[in-house]
Amino acid sequence: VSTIKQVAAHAGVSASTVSRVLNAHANVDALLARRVRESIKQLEYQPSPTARALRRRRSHVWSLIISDIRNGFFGEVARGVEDAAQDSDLAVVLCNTDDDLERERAYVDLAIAERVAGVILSPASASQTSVTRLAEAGVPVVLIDRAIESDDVDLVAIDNRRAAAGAVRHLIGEGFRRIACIGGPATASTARDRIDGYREALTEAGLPIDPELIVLDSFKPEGGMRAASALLALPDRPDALFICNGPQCAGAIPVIRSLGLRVPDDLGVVCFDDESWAALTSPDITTVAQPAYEIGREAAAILSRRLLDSTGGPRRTLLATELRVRSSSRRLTHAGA
Amino acid sequence: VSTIKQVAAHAGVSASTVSRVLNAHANVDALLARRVRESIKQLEYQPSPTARALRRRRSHVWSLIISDIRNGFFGEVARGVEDAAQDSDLAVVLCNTDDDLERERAYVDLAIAERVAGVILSPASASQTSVTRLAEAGVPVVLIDRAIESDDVDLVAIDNRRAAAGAVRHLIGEGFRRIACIGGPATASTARDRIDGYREALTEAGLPIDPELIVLDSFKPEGGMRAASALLALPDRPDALFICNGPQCAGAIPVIRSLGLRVPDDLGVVCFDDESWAALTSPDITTVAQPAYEIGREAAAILSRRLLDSTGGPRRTLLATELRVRSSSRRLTHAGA
DNA sequence: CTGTTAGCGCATTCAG
DNA sequence: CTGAATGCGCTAACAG
Repeated sequence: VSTIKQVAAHAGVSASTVSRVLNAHANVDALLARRVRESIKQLEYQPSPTARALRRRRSHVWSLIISDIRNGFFGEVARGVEDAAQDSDLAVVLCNTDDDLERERAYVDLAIAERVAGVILSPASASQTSVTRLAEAGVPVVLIDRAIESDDVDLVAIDNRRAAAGAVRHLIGEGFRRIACIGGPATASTARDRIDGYREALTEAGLPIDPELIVLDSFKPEGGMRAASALLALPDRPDALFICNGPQCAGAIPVIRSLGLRVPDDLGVVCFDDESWAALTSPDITTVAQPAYEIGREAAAILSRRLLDSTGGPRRTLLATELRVRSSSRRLTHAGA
Repeated sequence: VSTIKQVAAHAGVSASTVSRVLNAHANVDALLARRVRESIKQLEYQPSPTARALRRRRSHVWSLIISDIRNGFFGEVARGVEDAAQDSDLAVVLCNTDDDLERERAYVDLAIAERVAGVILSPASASQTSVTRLAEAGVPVVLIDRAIESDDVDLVAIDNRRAAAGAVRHLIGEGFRRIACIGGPATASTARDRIDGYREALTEAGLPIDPELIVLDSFKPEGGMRAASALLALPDRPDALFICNGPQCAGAIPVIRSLGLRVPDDLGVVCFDDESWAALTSPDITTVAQPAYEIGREAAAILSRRLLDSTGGPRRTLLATELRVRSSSRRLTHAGA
């Protein structure tokens, strides 16, 4: 709780000199530097991030703008971001939008007003985006998880279409034929891409695409519950469910149970996001595992690089996913397995 | 991205006047005030939080210092804190310590250097605490989840001893007799209190306390895995497990499964924290539900009040828990149930 | 290589 | 009731 002036006085130098040793600004006499460092230690001096931010016109925080930290996926992401931030002596401010465009906009405006060092954003909508506002204000942004229509911004995500197609192909390979899809809100790019992948796999296998079997709802447990209820009440019931995110899956499971359906015999299940509990249910659930922690960490790394060198075009970084096959989708006896 | 000066110029007044209308500083001519507000809107002016913080010697952020955001409990807490922060136009910076005292201390020092408006802290240790540093620096603190030895600080938590005793009493009531306890690190107050509750319930029922049946390990899945492995390999195996947190339980389940133990017939299970998946396993798991979101929200509310009025002694706020009885502990057929 | 000067954007004295 | 002056703590010119 001492200031740079006090340190300067204590060391018998000017504040500028202290500032110079603090910022490793070469050209400081070794002896003086040592004296300054000594004083810093004795006075337990810590530079004020606030004053620095005002002077440098750039604060030492990153904004992490996501829909909901309670979603296990974003918990992992947040941890990845924070671990990286800590290495760069940055703080992370957490912003939950619930995919509400108003809240997203408010947080973006705050980030601009605060002149944050960077924003890591999972945009609620691919079309109505606040990214341009950030660009205009000169605030570096990295998108995570979801893309937007304009592609002049860094992105760290996975290949959603491909991962979804792989999951559905797996279901087809296990003999499921009437595969339904529980999707997310049409505004999110991930929701669209995953459904595209679902369609692609069906088409590829010569299976019909029945619009009745595609139900969109929110990416939350309630959404999964509603969608599953609707799908499983169909006269011609699907024989498998491809669920587009983890929370939705958590909402769908009780519905499946309450109907007394046996998984995978009556109903195959595969879902996105390998949440920690997916292996704990019975039967355990086949999932598309995303490297959530790495997504956060990589987004942070890109942001750090942008701070040092803002040149270079936007980069799309797609990390690998993994289909974790478990009992909920395994219907064939695999010889030798 | 305009400054108070520009607004002042635009409205034809001085910066002081703009500042006054901004801070609702009575005694401003109604006409001028209107003109100023008009200019603010036109210029899309947003005051710089940084400059304000420097001048007011208090920033507009809260530090939320917890062990790991990936723990579902803290995800809920964080959401509660943030929702409350938003109502007060505050930002929340997220700090994960992994219960490492060094990291906790570093984050506390940062909070002090930043002159944050308040700290919400789940202390890694009850004895070696950084709370005194915060108090000395005049930064308001509210403890959540865990207490510390000195009791002159606000706390929002639950009655851990009582909740634990209730859970164990329930197991006893279901006919379990050799109940083991998987506990957390001895430094955490919650770990101690829950074990005390466990002991209390056993004693009360006239059951012996076998030290062999109490295993402490980290509050993470690995901890639960190790502890469960050790306990279930005992010659005289326990007939029930009381597990002291959610992640530990997630780690213990695979161990139970791999040993082929039937729950609850061979082994009863009750755990702390009603994580979202506890109802999705089979059998579903009896839990002690904590009002995590409310804990965060209430801590934030207390912090807000402290900012307005720092007088008044420390308050301990204990919120209610609920034992959610599910199949993992139900062994008796309950007539009429 | 070092000290002095100035100003980041704002809120608060103090005069008027 | 309003404006001018001052300084929060720091860094970046600028002289020396």
